Amino acid sequence: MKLSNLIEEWIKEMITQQDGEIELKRNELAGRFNCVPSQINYVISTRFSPERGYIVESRRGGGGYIKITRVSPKSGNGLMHVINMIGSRLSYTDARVLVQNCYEYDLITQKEARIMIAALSERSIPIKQPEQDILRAGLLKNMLLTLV
Amino acid sequence: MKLSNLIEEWIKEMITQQDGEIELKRNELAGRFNCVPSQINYVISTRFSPERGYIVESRRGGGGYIKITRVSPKSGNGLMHVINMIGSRLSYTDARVLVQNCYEYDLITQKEARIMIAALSERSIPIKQPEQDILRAGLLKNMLLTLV
DNA sequence: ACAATTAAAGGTCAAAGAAAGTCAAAGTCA
DNA sequence: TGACTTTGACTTTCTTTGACCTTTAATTGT
Repeated sequence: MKLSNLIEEWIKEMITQQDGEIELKRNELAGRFNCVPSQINYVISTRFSPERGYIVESRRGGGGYIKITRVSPKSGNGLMHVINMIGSRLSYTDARVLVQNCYEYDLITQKEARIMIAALSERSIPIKQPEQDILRAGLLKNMLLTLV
Repeated sequence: MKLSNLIEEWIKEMITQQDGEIELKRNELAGRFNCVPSQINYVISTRFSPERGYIVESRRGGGGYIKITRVSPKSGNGLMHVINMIGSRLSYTDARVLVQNCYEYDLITQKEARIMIAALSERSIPIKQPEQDILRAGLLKNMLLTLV
């Protein structure tokens, strides 16, 4: 029922313990959580995407593996970099992750993050798709631009 | 009978007991009160609105939830007063004045003001009237609420 | 040695399941 | 009558599962 969350937390915990990266065996991990192997792919694609600050590499065949690395953004103008990676549409889930990462990397304060997340929430933008995601993308770009 | 009032009271009681927030399952709560699930949405939208000092977040799908956070015990802070002055519609001109005043009365920082004004601008909300002013009103309430 | 085969990974995708959201019609009550 | 409430059919989003696919290391036959 919240199995994906458990797997996500476990992986993040391991990444933290292991200095930013983990190499895992898909089948073994699936066995540990009693789920089908493809659930691991689901967790990885929804929780460890590049937008969330992770790089994933893998290899098939005998001795195959999945390696997940947490990557920190280039210092320089980080905010401009974030703005540039926002496309023409942005889901609330992705938006929240982007803002959260800006806070974690000290590009914005916690209160600023909270304001932006509130503005980007589905309750603040109660319109149909795809207009909602389009408006959200513009909203975040405009807000971040004021801080550059 | 007033079932909605019973549900409202129950939720508020739980929020008080649980230090200002509650995470609930819509279907389970509907079951507890023998009503249809959508009645929970009705109670939330009529009783736990931003004007009343609540932030509501939710997630659909397996493991979904509704989280309600009480942000002000009573209308305290000054910001809550501003939130309550905002009606159901808000022009960009009026919004800017309100935010500016919040800054001048030291309720928010200059950067926070700039972020909010960026979000409220017509460029950020490129939709027709009266939807634009309605969305803007909700947007500002939600943003200010995070600072109460 | 080396090419061919086999076995051991991981990948994809779509269907089924699990929650919550929306909206408007129908009911209630002052 | 008009505002508030109750219901339920339909929608959207997120998760779980499984059948089938692709890649690569290891093994085997000559």
